[in-house]
Amino acid sequence: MRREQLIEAAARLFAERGVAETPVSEIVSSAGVAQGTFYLYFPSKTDVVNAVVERLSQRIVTRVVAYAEEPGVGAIPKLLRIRDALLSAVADDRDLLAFFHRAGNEAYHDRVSRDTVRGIVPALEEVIEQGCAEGVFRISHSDDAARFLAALMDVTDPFDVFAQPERLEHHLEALTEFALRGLGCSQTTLEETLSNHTARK
Amino acid sequence: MRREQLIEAAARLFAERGVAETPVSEIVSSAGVAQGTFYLYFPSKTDVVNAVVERLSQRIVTRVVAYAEEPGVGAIPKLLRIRDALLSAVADDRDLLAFFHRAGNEAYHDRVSRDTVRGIVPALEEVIEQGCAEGVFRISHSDDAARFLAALMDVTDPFDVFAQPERLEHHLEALTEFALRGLGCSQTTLEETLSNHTARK
Amino acid sequence: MRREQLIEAAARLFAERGVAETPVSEIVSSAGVAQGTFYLYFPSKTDVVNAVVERLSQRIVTRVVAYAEEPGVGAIPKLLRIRDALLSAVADDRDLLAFFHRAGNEAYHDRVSRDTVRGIVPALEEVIEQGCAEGVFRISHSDDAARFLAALMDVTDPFDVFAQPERLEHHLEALTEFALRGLGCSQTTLEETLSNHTARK
Amino acid sequence: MRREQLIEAAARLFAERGVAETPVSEIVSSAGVAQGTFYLYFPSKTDVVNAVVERLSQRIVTRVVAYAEEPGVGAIPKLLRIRDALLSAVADDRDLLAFFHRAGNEAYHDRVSRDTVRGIVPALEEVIEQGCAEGVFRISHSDDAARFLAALMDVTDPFDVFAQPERLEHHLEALTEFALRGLGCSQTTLEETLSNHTARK
DNA sequence: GATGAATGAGTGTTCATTCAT
DNA sequence: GATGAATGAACACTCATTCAT
Repeated sequence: MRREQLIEAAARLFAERGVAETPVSEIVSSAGVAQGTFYLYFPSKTDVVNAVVERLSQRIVTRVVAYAEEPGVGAIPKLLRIRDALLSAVADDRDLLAFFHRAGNEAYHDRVSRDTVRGIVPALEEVIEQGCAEGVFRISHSDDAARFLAALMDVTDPFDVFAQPERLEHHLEALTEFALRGLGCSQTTLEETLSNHTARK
Repeated sequence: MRREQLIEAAARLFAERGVAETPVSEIVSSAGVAQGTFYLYFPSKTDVVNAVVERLSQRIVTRVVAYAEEPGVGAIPKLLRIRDALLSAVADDRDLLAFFHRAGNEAYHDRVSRDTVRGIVPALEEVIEQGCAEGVFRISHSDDAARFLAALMDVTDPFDVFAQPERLEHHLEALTEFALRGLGCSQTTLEETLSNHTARK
Repeated sequence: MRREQLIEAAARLFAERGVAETPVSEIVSSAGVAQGTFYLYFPSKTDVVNAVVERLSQRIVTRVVAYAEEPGVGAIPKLLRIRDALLSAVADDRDLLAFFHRAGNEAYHDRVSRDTVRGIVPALEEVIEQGCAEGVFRISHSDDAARFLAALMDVTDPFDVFAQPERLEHHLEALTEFALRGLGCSQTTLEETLSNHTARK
Repeated sequence: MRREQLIEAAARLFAERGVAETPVSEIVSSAGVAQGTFYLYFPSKTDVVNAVVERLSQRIVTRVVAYAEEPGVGAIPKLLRIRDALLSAVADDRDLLAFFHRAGNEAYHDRVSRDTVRGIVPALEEVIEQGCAEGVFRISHSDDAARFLAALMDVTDPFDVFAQPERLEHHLEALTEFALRGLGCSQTTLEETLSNHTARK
């Protein structure tokens, strides 16, 4: 519980001030515990940083995996949901965004990105294989393809798009088209998917 | 010239030890100048870091742009060259790789990545438009597509692949296929391209 | 207590070497504490300097005020005692003298002087008013007169006189005469005062 | 001439920024000469500081001495003129005032004050002796008295009074009365002087 | 005389970490 | 477990001074 308080406080301060600019002393005073108490729960400052970073990427990974494993859903709808899940994961929690964009935090931005990608790739791989089985995708190496999808949907990139909401729609459509084509979707399936998607909106 | 010495020394040390772990005192002693001399050429430590980072991404961007603007070359061969250029840019300079992978340098990894992407995207956009004109690509929004290509070829990602050379060939082929499909290449063109590529090797 | 140790050490070193010439590192090693401990008690070096300076002037002010408020003593004897108090305050503590005269410490010499004058003036004002009530002084504006007295007895000036003890007696008599005349003392009272004073010696 | 330029520039910068806060580099760039040139005219930074300080006090001393030596003027009018000269010396040159009041410059404030007092005392002594000869003053030790006058008119003190112009008049009158009484002026002479002074205004 | 690039010793301050209570 | 006073190594940066040209 103390541990949680400390992670919580650290996450907030890292978002506000940046990691290097947040001394342990600030974390403990913000968490309402003594300086020494910190070292009862974390061997070093680095370890809270890791804990915060892991918590962030796990939140995202968890959602994506849940969608990917949902039974009775086609591969293409799954991918669309995953895509939206990644976007909303960010939209949910604006502090996280602030954290990423804060100068000097690129280190952690990058680390979250990396961890997230690693967590997501296996889930994506399964969805692609499902799609191949369904006959909607035609692709030989699902492991590479999963990496490509992850790269395209990179959690950290959409941020820039979020800043220009008028481009978002446009970007999404192009992304979907590019990715499905890449996965070997037939033109028919592609058009169908896009029209459904547009209709849904 | 002194400036160059300092950047050179800084780049080397940053690659070896990491940025935060490299005191200015080490940079100057490594460059063989006095402490004060450093501040004759850089207002602060941050500024050498920037200089090093810029130098790295500019090296890469320069090559890519050169290929993209080469006259009398088809869009697809151009993209293949650009792809290879990005890979070789890294292969050239193994210290750079070390620099990126060193823990704590993710910040700069990310910054180089960002700068590089920004530099490359316009060049890619032109190549894609060229391909559309040639009739080999069928895509509506070349600006988004350029971003997608950049994401797929992200300079920083191949590194992991480099570490497993046996997977490199495989990865390259899958990447090429995925990307060209995404750009709307016909199956015929695609197969032709891949067989050429394999043959060339 | 640690705080006291540090002030004590600082005062000694400032007196010996001067303020600018005394690094924090010397203060702490002289006080037998670690470098960081210093910043537990003082936000910056400037703050110890202030603490030292305040301590010096407060010591002096305290004595003077005590004499000024002593009940049952006439205004003239009070002034004479205050005069002597100022002199002995200095005589007590020869380090202080060294501190003032050390080149580069004029800044603090001046500050002590200023603080002391500010602390003493209100006390002198009351004594002057008492003297007017007693009929020994004839003066309209006791506030200005208090300032004049303070200027005449300026704590920092007697030092030069101390250096020449043979002139001290002489200087004191002249000062007393000048000041009492300035306050509007009658010739009779003046002579009486001076003869008493001389007799007492 | 170069020397003058440097002193001039230093004086200006010391007034604006303070002595410790003005690096030699600023002085030379402000004077339009190279860094090395400075050391052609001054052995060290300390020496410009001294040059500036001396120039300031000499300006004041020169005026006072001129008045004190003017033939055919009575001792009392001379003192009144000197008093006014000290005040106007300050009023002339508001930068000087800024210099004195700038925090951290107390050191030099004090030094100017000391130098000035030393320069003025002999002149005052002569005027006092002249007054004794004229029969308007009755005082045994003109050397001590001269110091007292200098202390009362201390160049640096009037500043506070300048800040409150409504008190200036009042302060001047009280000062004059106190000083002349101290010098042993008869009540008649005193009243006459004060009424003249007031009339003159 | 003049230059200004180069020097490098010196210092205030921060902060992760320890440990006696 | 919890505390928080104490630690002390580490570091970026300044600036008076020198000297080859």
